[in-house]
Amino acid sequence: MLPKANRLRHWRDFQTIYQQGIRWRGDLLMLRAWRRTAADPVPTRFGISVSRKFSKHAVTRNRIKRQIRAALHHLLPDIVPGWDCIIVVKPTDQTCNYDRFLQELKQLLAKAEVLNGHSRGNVL
RNA sequence: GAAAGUAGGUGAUGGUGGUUGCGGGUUGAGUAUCUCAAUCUGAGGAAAGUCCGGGCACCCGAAAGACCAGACUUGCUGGGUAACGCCCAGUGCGAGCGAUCGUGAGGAUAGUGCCACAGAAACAUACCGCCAAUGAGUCAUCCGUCAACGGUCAUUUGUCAUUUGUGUUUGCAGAUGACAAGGGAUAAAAGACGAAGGACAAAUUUGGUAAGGGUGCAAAGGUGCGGUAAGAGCGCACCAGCAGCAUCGAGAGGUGCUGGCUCGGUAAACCCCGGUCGGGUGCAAGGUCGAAGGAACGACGGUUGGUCUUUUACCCGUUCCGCCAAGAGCGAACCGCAAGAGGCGUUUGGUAACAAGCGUCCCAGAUAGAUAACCGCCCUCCGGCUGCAUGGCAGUUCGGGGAACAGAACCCGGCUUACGACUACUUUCUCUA
RNA sequence: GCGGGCGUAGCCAAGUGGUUAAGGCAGUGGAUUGUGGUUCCACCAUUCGGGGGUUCGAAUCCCCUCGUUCGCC
Repeated sequence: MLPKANRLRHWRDFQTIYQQGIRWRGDLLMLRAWRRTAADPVPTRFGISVSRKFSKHAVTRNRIKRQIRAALHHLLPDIVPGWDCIIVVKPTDQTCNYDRFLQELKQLLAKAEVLNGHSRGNVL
């Protein structure tokens, strides 16, 4: 689980990100990122959205969320502060493992230049 | 060994260790609406579906009682429970070879409705049929009267023949026989008439039947024997149903005897009866942060689904004192919020459900919603390979996996549904000894 | 959390206890035509989402369940 400072917690934040954020698409996930205008060193916050269409069972949805959270936690030291991100899980395949999520998250966050220490060219 | 059945607990994601990390409680510290450290703790038997019953909270003014409206898949009996549509024990009925299982199990004589098609008729009738009477008519029988032809019998008359007596013969008298005629009698006599009872019987009408036919899920208790004009519980035996009595049982009911002989199904159709409940909304209840009303006096009236009764409160009017710059939104910020019809152990009572006593324990509290990720060793399963030499067992620097159903959201008690592995007992069948 | 509706052929659907479950579109086959379209004819539900019950009889009534959809706070 992420620390509380790195979590998006309110419905308003989700609305603003959905309306104003930049979209990046991957195979399994979709990223919406929005850079907050104030340049204060607030840590980057993440929200995860798994639709009921993905699976009707709460168990599978929660498992996906946990694995994404674990991957994010692994990437957390390299994240640039000052962003708000939502990770939307596409309703594709329910049998996903940790490594694929980690790889996909790395690519998406690097594209959006949220990851530190990598430019776009380095990754691609 | 196979196939079934019942009961029981169980399921933290195999065990253990490490690194990174999350929610909560407590304690301590600090730069104090946050952070850090230590320590403890952190999903289920169904947390699910939301099908019932409650607790709790607020609103419709409140509380109590009676009756009514109303609601209820409430509906065998007895018990358990805070309560229940739940559980336990039993009764009846049904299913199964059996162990066992299922059971919405009041009333069809309170009333209404429905029972398609078929069938005469679907709830009180009679189509075909059977029987009795009626009966055009047919048949034979018996009785009485009459009686043709023919027969028989007796008799009368005549003729002829034979014979006897008398006698010369004829003749006369008698007997016998044959033939003819007459009337008479007779009957197993054609037939006619009359009367009687009998058999058959068309049509019609009247009555008795519900055995048989056919229809259908269902047709007036079933089967058999007797009985009857034909039939029928009309009688009898057994079975089924109803009622009464006796007896056993706390009761539902069981058993036995007797009796009259009998009443279609459907209430998961309306309904009737008994029983229970008594309004609504649901923790997004509701409260705090965060606004304010209080006191005195007063006649009539009004306020709960309806009526009535009792107590009380409020509404209303007047006076006095007091509050508010404006505004009533955002926020799961805080409380509600976790010690409970609690768990575990044990004793006693009870067939059991369960209850009581004693001891002991504190056991999740999130709110975009906490249990995860990676790694080491051990155990175990599957597959591959090797060996024994063959349904298996053993080994492995091999590969893959550690299950299924499934995630607390105010809390309990049930029900239902989904699902893994296991243990014990029981039944039936087969094989071996 | 509370409450309602709907599942019938590939699609839209009628049917509210009584034969063999209307109809339209689509599809298949045939006829008409030189060919195609139009038109006409025929076929197409092993039975009404699944299971159980009541009934002589169930798509229909009752119970459980699965799916789907809507509303309120």
